[in-house]
Amino acid sequence: MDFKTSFSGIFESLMTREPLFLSKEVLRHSYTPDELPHRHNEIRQLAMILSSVLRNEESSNILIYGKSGTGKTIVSRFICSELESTGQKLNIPVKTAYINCEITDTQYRVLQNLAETFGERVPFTGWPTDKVYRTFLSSIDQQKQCVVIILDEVDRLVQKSGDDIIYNLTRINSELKHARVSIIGISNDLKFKDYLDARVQSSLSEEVVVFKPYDARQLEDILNQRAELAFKPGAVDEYVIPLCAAFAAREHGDARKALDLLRVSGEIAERESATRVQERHVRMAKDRIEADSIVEAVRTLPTQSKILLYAIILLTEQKHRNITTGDVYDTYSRLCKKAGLDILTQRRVSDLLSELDLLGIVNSTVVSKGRYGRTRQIHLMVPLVGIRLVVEDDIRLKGLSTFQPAQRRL
DNA sequence: AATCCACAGGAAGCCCGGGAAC
DNA sequence: GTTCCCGGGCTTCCTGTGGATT
Repeated sequence: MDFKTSFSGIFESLMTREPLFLSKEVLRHSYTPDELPHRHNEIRQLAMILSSVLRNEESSNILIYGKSGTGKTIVSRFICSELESTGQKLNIPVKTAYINCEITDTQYRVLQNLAETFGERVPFTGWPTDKVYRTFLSSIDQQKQCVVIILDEVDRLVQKSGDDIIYNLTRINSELKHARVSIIGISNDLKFKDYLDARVQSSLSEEVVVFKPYDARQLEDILNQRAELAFKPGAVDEYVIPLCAAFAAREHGDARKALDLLRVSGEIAERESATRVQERHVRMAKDRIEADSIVEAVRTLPTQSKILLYAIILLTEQKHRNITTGDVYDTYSRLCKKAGLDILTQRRVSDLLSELDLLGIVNSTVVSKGRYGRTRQIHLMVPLVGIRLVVEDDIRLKGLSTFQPAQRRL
C-alpha cells in the first residue's frame, strides 16, 4: 500500500466520524439541570425556611453542611433563583448575592464584592473597611427589599480572616431601615461551627441543613440523567456509568468527580474514534484526571515552592530515607544560591512545606528523634520523574538540572 | 529524673504595591 | 505631592515539645 492510498481521504474520515457527544456542557459543574435528583428533601427544607422572605418577614439565617460535590452550591443557587423569580411575580423585590469565599477570603473583599453586586463601584483595595460596609449598607437600604447572601465555603473565610465579617453581616438588619438581609453559609467542614464565636454561631445557624454524600446508586441516577442529554443514544456502554459512580462514591460521594470522570471518559473515547464509551475509557480517565491535577498543582506553584519541591525531589532521587526539614532547607538554600534567588528563612520554608503537604504533593509527619530533636519527615507523594520535568520547565530553574545535592550529613 | 536537640508553629510587625482622599 | 488603608509575603522573636541520652 503506498502513501497516497493509505492517507487519501483522511480528513473525510475524521469529519464523518460520528461524535459521541451531543453536548459536553451538560457534564460541566457550571451546568444546572432542571431537575436535581435526590435533593428534594433539602430543597423543600430550604424553601420552607426562605418562604418567609416572600411574606415580607425576616428569614432565618441558614447554615448548610456537606462534603464537596454533594450539591450544596447548586441547590442553593437554584433555590435563590426560584426565590427571585417568584418574588418578581408577587412584586416583592428579592435580590441574592453569591460569594465564593475561597476566592473572596477577607472581610474587605467580601464587602467590596457585595457592594459591587448592588451596583456600587468600590476599588479592590484602598478604602477603609468601614467605608465599604457603609456603601454596601446604604446601597441596599435605598428600597424595601430582601437580600439573600450566599457565602460559599464560608469555613475558608473564617479560617483566614476570623468571624468579624459574619458577625457584622448577621447584625446588619438592626442598622437597616427598609431592606432585610438573610445569610446562607455553606461549609464543607462539619467542625466549622466550633471556630465561631458563640454569638455568631447562634445567629448564623438559626437553621441547619445537612447534605449527606450521595451513594453509588444516587450518583448513577445523576449520571444517567446527564448522560441522556450529553451523549448520543447508545454511545455509552452499560457498565460505564455504574463504574464512574462507584469510583466517585469511594471518594465520599462527590458528584462533581463523577461528572468529570464521565466527561473525560467520553473525550478519550472520542479521540480514539471509538464507537462507544467503554469501561476501559473510564479507567484511563481516572488515571488522567489524577495525573493532570497533580501536574497542574505543581505547574502553578510559586517559584520558591518549586525550588523547595525540587530540593525534595533531588533528595528523594538520592534515596535519602527520612528526609527532614533541615535536609530540605540545606539543599534548598544551595539551590537558591545557584539560581541567584533570595533564600527565605527556615520559618517561611516551614510554612511552604505545610502548603505542599496540604496540596498532597508531599506528606510530612512530625516525629521526635529524641535527643536529635523534633522534625518533620517528608515524603514525596507524586511520581518522581514526571514531576521533576514539570518543575524544571520553570524558566527560572533552568540550569539547576545539573545540581548535585550535598552528601547526607551525619 | 533532668537535659537538650531540632525543629514546629504562634504572634507581631515590617515592607511593599495598589489605591483613595486630601 | 503626602497621608491614609488593605492584603500578602516575609522576617524576627518566641514558646513548646517527644523522647534518646546523660
